[in-house]
Amino acid sequence: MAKKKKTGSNVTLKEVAKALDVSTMTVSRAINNRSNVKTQTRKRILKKASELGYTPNHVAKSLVSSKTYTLGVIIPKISHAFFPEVVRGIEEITFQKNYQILLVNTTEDFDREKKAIETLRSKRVDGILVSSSLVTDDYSFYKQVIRTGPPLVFFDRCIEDIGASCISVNDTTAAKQITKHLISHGYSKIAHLSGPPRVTIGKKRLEGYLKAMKTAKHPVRDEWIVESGFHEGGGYEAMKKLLMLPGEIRPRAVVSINDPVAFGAIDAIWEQGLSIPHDVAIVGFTNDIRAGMISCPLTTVHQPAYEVGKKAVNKLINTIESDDEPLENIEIITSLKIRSSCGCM
Amino acid sequence: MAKKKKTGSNVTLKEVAKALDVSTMTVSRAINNRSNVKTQTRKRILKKASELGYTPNHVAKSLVSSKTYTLGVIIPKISHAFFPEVVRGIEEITFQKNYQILLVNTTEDFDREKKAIETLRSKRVDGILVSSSLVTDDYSFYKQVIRTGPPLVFFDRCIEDIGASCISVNDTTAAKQITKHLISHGYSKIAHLSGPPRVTIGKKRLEGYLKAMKTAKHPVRDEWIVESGFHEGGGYEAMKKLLMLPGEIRPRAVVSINDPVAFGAIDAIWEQGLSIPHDVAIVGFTNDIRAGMISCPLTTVHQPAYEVGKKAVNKLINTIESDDEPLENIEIITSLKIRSSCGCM
DNA sequence: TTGTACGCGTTATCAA
DNA sequence: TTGATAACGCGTACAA
Repeated sequence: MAKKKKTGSNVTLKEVAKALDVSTMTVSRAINNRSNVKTQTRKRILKKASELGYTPNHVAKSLVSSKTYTLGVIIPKISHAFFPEVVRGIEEITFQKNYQILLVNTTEDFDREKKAIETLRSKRVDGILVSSSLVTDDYSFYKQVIRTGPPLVFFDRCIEDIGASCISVNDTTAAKQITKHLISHGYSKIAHLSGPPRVTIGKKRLEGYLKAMKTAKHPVRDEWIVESGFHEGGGYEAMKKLLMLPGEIRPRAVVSINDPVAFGAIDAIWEQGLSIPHDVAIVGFTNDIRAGMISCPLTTVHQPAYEVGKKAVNKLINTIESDDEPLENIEIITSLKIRSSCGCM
Repeated sequence: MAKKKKTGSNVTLKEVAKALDVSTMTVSRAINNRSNVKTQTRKRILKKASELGYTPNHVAKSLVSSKTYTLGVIIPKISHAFFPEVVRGIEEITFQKNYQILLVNTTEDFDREKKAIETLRSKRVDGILVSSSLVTDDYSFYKQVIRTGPPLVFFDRCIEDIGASCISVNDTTAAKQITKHLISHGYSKIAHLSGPPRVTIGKKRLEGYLKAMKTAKHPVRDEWIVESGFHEGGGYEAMKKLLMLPGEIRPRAVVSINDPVAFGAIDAIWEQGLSIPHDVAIVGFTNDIRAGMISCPLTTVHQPAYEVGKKAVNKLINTIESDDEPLENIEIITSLKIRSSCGCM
């Protein structure tokens, strides 16, 4: 346990009151701009308060009002470029509306996520935004939280239809579109580096890929769907597996669950001395800051992360401040970013 | 003003106590694992508490203890890749030590920074980490905060010697080294895209550049030092100015204040149809995630952002939890990352 | 081992 | 227009 130490003891209403020989209530009223204070006294009070260096104690305020003006924000991996952009969007709105955010980075660890939610509840945040790291389909924890906890809104990695709103992008459609884009340029042996199968975005992007293949009547081999997780390392390993397939069934193009995975895969491809898109074409999903800068610029799906953040936090704040804010699954529309990694330019 | 709404009214100690017909103190003791509770009663209490869904109210706890286990973290620009890494480092430690962080993104706006500090004080955070956006040399605000507020530690963009610790990297030395690296490969007409002159890191990196030039006895022209700020746009504009210089005084190499500025500058160079490093060599500072990936990989200074975050928050927590933690300016050692943009490989 | 009284800093409420 | 009192949920200090 940590040692305790009093921080430079702060001035209270009572002290200001005593210094002026008025009641604390009068000081409170003056400082909070209530109407029922004589202009004269208000002036005296404000002057003295600033002299003494009074700062309102929000902890005490929150205890009385049950309102902390604080939101919890839970993200799986802050080093994935998508998330800082989401946070920027969230911040932009919370700044306007005078909320603050408690940020938690769970490093893709669901236990840490659970612990964080408990802590946020104890801190009595007014609401919680979550991009979940849950990879099983046991939703009991969140069902419980949603029933008994503060308002909660999912974003990006959602758990749908258990009583919370969800802000995501049109994953299925976008994955279908980008796969179709490859198909329309002549590819048929197309593989998919997929996320964890139980996670919404993993499921949806896989579904989009499959739909596009089906529509084109291109058969899909089981070996072409390789689980890669969400990060560079997983992409690298998964791609190596694909490259070990014998020539006749080796894919000529790859649809990656996201850009980091694509970057890992690209490393694996280059390591084998192969070239992109000549030997293998590849596309991503995110439009990571790096996507346009690599020597073979990556074709990808642009995910408007900043917008996702703004929409999610707006939804949350509306839910907090109004009784009848409806539950919604909002899909933000993405756009294709065609570059050269798909060999389509 | 926001409407008020009670969140799913939380269970209190008192309610648990009433349900069991014991005093709230006994419940408090049981839940906080104090020794002086009969094992029997403790069991009953814990059981009932979990049945009722009791969650400790940290707001009330904080009011009593004057301890929030919350730290404020103020950063200028979350979309600059350096900062998410710092935040990751901070998070890693706060997770271990059971603190939470209130994150504020000031978007390089000092007024927003000031407002944030006031809010954090009102929320009674136990301490504050700041990378400041202050670009003048009027330090009165921070002098006041350091005198009257909670413990404060600067990182990266520090204000030194006004009574707070500072965690940064060896900016001067690193800038000198990377400039020297260019010099040792035959460059003498070397320009500098500089940050705001009043900001520590701007000053120090400029100083390092100048030192290296002086040691090599290479004259430095005024036109070669162009203020660029910290971001892509500024780098682009500043580089255009350099490229407009007449042939004989146009620089052959550029030392950039950081990587984002270098990327902006690179765009400007390419736009003129020039090649890197053949026509102009360029080096950065940060080792941004993009640095190694662009088609002409960027030579730069690797700044261990994750370490900066860890060191800074450790310093802060030590200051909070102990009376005699000394003030320190800690410089974390960087390393040169030689790639091809300097034409030295 | 358990309980009572009080205070942390603030505001709502009612009285003056 | 101002003041006194109680309450928010918890823990310290003391008493039983």
